[in-house]
Amino acid sequence: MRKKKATKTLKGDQTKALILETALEIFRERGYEETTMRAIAEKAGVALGNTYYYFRSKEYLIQAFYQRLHDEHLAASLPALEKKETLKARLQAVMRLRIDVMKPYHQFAGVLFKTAAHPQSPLNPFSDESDPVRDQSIALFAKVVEGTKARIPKDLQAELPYLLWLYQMGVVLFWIHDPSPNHRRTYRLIDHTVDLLDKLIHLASNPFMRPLRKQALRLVAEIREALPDDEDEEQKK
Amino acid sequence: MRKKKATKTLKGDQTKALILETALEIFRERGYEETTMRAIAEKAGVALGNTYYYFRSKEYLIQAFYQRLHDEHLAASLPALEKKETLKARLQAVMRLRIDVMKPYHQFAGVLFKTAAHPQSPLNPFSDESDPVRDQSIALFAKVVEGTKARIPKDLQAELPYLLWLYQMGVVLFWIHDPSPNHRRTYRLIDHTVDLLDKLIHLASNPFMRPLRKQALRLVAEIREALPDDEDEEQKK
DNA sequence: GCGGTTAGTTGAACGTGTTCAAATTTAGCT
DNA sequence: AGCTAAATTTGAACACGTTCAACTAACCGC
Repeated sequence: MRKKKATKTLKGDQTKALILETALEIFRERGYEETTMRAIAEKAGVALGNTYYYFRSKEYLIQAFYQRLHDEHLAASLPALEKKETLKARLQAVMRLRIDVMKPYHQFAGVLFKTAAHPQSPLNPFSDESDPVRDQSIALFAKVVEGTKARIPKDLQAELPYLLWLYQMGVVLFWIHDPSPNHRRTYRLIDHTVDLLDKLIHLASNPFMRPLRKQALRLVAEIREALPDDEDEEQKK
Repeated sequence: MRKKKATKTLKGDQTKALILETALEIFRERGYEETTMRAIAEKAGVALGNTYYYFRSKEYLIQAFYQRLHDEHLAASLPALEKKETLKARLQAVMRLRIDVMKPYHQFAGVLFKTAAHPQSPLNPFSDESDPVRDQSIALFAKVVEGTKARIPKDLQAELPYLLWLYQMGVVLFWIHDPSPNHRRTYRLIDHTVDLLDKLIHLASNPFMRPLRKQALRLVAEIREALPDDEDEEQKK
């Protein structure tokens, strides 16, 4: 049913997609800073102002790109996860796929983190505007953890997806700075850190580690709770 | 005669300082994005172009600010360290002082991290341009570690300053997002994490943790080595 | 069809960071 | 003092992200 059904906002969706595709294309070729909004508009065959009708700013194009990245990552990860059983193998596969998916955008990806840590930026992964993609991303790591038979304490299991998501951000940050051919170093980093993480998780699951684990998890919960919504004070009226 | 004897670049230094002071002043009042280079130039009583003679770009003003922050932090930390003996107390004091020093710049500090993770940015803490202040900052944490009587294995002791510096970046990142009055939450976070870190360090120092510790430290060394100079591939023929 | 409302589109104009050739000041030398 | 080169200073010009009032196209109830 791909027919030309008179659905609403069809035209707009088309234009929006066109602009996004064009933008990503030029981003890939020339990087983010070197890509001007005028160039995007011209190549897409629309007026400059029109790009701002669909994307509030240049940064919002990255937000859209980020969502796209996740979709591809998820699509690649699901089949891979069906073939793996252990936590270690599953985590390794998902992390490697993340880099695979991002590969074409290596030089452009620098800006991902550029504003990622900026509180006011929509790119800030803790911001409300990032809610959907962040939650989806964490959900993927929940799948990684769920599918294993590893005996992990409930309290740790609950926070693990979030922690692994943070871990992923760290790996991506490393990858952005990694100039080694074919990103060999990043893949090696993944292998080594996954191995270590696997051991740490099992160590933390050991009964005699319980007090320390509890303390650490309480801390994580505290941080999580403090971060997401910076707009508490705006509750007026 | 005047005392303009050893006037090597006196005039220039004066102007540079004037511009920096003026910039920081407006940054504090209005934040980074809202401060225009024209406003800085005007308030400092110099021409717009002149600011670019002393600071290659607006971002470089932040670099200078960053150095200033460290100087103040160091000056505040040294006396405090003389009064503390244990690793835990020393680390806590230094971390709390960091926040104290940064306090006046809370809303402005967001941009610190904005480009901090951008590989091409001079603000990137791993970039060559950040070398001096980064090394000084790590050196401060070396002082924190050295002054204790805690029995820490050599291998860990060698990497600990760097790890604590990373930890500090994490805390500052949290602080930037922390809207709680008087940054209560950040101080609480420091207390809790310092407590936990202290326990972890002692745990990691336990002989039966040696293999895991070795593995983790090898990893840290690998990361450190990969990050600083992105120009390795030019060594190649 | 027709009028009116919404969705989509346009390009000129504005403010900003940055560049640069030229003007001016300073320092060193004879 | 006079001259030259370097250091400093200037402001106009440029490119870019963003805004906005006006325009056009699509749609809906009659």
